[in-house]
Amino acid sequence: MARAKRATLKSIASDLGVTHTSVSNAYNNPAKVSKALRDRIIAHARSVNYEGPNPAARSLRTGRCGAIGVLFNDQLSYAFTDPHDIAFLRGISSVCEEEGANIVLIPLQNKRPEQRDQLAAIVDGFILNAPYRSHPTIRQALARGLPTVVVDFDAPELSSVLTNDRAAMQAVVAHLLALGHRHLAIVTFPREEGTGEIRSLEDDFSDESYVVHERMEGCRDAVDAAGVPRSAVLVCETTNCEDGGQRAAAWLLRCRPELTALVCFSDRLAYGALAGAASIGRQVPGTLSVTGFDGIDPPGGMSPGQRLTTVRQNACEKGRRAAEILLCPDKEGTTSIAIEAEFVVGDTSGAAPEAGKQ
Amino acid sequence: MARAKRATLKSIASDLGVTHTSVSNAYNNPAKVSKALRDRIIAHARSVNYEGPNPAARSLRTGRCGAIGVLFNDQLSYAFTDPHDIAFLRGISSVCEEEGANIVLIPLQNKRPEQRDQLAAIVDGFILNAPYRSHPTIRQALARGLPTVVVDFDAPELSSVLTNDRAAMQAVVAHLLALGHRHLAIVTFPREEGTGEIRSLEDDFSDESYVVHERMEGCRDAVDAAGVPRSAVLVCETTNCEDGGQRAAAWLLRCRPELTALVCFSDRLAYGALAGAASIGRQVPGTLSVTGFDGIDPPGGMSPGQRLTTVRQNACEKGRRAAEILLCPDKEGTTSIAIEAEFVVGDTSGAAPEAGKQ
DNA sequence: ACGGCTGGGTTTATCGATAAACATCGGCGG
DNA sequence: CCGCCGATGTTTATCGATAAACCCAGCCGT
Repeated sequence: MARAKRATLKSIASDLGVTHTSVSNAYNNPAKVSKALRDRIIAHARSVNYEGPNPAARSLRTGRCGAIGVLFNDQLSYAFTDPHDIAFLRGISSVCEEEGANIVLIPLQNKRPEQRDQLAAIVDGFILNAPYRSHPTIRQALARGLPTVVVDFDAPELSSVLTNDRAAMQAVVAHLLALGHRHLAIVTFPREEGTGEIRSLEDDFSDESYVVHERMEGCRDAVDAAGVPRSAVLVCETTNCEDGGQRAAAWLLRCRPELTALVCFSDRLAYGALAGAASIGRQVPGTLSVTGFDGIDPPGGMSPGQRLTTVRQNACEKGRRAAEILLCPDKEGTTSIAIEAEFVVGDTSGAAPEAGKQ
Repeated sequence: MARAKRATLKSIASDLGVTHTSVSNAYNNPAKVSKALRDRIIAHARSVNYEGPNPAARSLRTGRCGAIGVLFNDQLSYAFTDPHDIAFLRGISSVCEEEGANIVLIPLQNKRPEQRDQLAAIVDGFILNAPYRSHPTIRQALARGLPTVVVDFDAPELSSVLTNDRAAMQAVVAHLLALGHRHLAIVTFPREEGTGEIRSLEDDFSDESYVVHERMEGCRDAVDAAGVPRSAVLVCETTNCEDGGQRAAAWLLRCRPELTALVCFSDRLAYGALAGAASIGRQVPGTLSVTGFDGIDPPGGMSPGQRLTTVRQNACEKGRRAAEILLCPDKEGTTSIAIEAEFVVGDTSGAAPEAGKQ
């Protein structure tokens, strides 16, 4: 059964002896066509299995297509393992549902670089939850000149939804310093070309993602205020998942047993770090404090009674607001929204052990 | 800063005094244009912020757009709370990443019915994980006549990815019957127009979703084989989330205290049912057995030590295979794949209490 | 009796690309 | 020296719709 040539506005029109404009109007502009003709048209269209105008053609002509593109900088298949990203998508989807918009998930091009294919997405705008401007796909998206909302991304010229990462992180570190911790390590996300060596807060983070940069600034705010030297705070990067956190923690604690606190840049890392710490016999919060960032539910079967000390941010709300800015613009021009993240003390941070030891 | 009129193939061509076809070829058909000209074109295009041909126009002309549409029958914002659906999407996305395809998430039209707007998605094919054919959006998708893969859906004319729900469910119920249970209730998903009354396995489920129908058949297979009357197995419907399971369990166990086993059609329901049972003092598996379906991780902080008796199915694999059928077709015609779900005995099912009581 | 309005259609231009057929030209085998 | 080929461009048709301008009959008020 070779697929029959599909009906078009024109074919329907000529079947019925009317003009294609009338058929178009029957679908889009019912007021411009008599009820009788409209019924005749719709009935005939149904009978030849025509379910409305071709979306690509319509989109070309009107310049709108009813979809928004969402770009993560991570792999999509990663995003679908990360509760934060999932909640973000849930927020976006709730608005899109309301507005009847489709969501186009756009994987980054990570194929062989010579392939450099074009960003084919047909969308009316973008939500970028992507820390790096430099990626070719992101560049292409920005070059389209479509309405765009960035999330946790430094782009003053665009609408944005931002979190107070800096202040929140400052609160975390201040909390640990107040508990007497002096040997801290930050567990952060990998750079594009990370070497993996241990750095410290003295180093330069201005090339890293907006989020990392802001959080590092927050850490500095806290240590500077406490008079602790930046060099005393180590920085270690690892992939953002439970496994990465576990490996990083185990390794750090073995190399630098004097550490008493791990400041993780995500809850996933933190939950992993808890497992890593347990694996080499460090007790939390007795001999080690661990903090996270995000406020997600603990992974299944993990640390049931214990609540993580973390920064709670509402990823769903971030998604929702971003989608709202794109789909329900109150006004021309750009909009910027700040979402407050909240520092919450849990059961994984406590007084530094033997404060006088050093 | 009014948005400058965007560059097009034609404008670039006339800027450079060449024909628009050459510009098109520079992007799509490098072999057909001299290296010198191509470089000149790309350089100029860059300088006027042109990042490649307009996707809608290209899609209209070529008939392809590099995206696949995914339709759930539930709300999208629900799908992003369900580990099964998320894993399914992860599977799809891993293939799409590989193939460089975009994913269009299409919310069902649930606005005012008079709105009956058209399915605007611009896609090359569909993955339908949608139990009901009757929904207008699903109808429109099917009417497009594009390559389509259905998942857990009864459509013999299309490619499909199916699970052996029936046999798996049969195993679950046979297991419970073997443990001596004679008063069972099935906790299932809501019908489109459910009334909420308690039914039994005697009732008719042929109008319900494919998945529900198959699983009910599996249950019947087991009870019929054991000589247990179908009327002895209750059927109760509730929304598919932990809360729904909890409410349904609490209510069922209060109305029908003689029940000793709850057969839940999803793990989310089952985890909810465990909470519901606990809330009214039933011990699992001592005085009540609970089974699930899916094999997802337990929700955060829930029943840490206890493993659910359930049917493990690989939702990620389902998504992957569906996407592969769509994006990497080996041959013409339709393909059907079966994915085996596996019954696993956990700690939530045990011998019926006081087998001799009744 | 006549100009203006309105409901219901039609004509024509256009959205921005790709595809296929066609032109031009230098080189090269016979 | 001729005819053909490959490399490089150009012309023209087309994908399937929407928008804007236009046309026309009937009706209305004056």
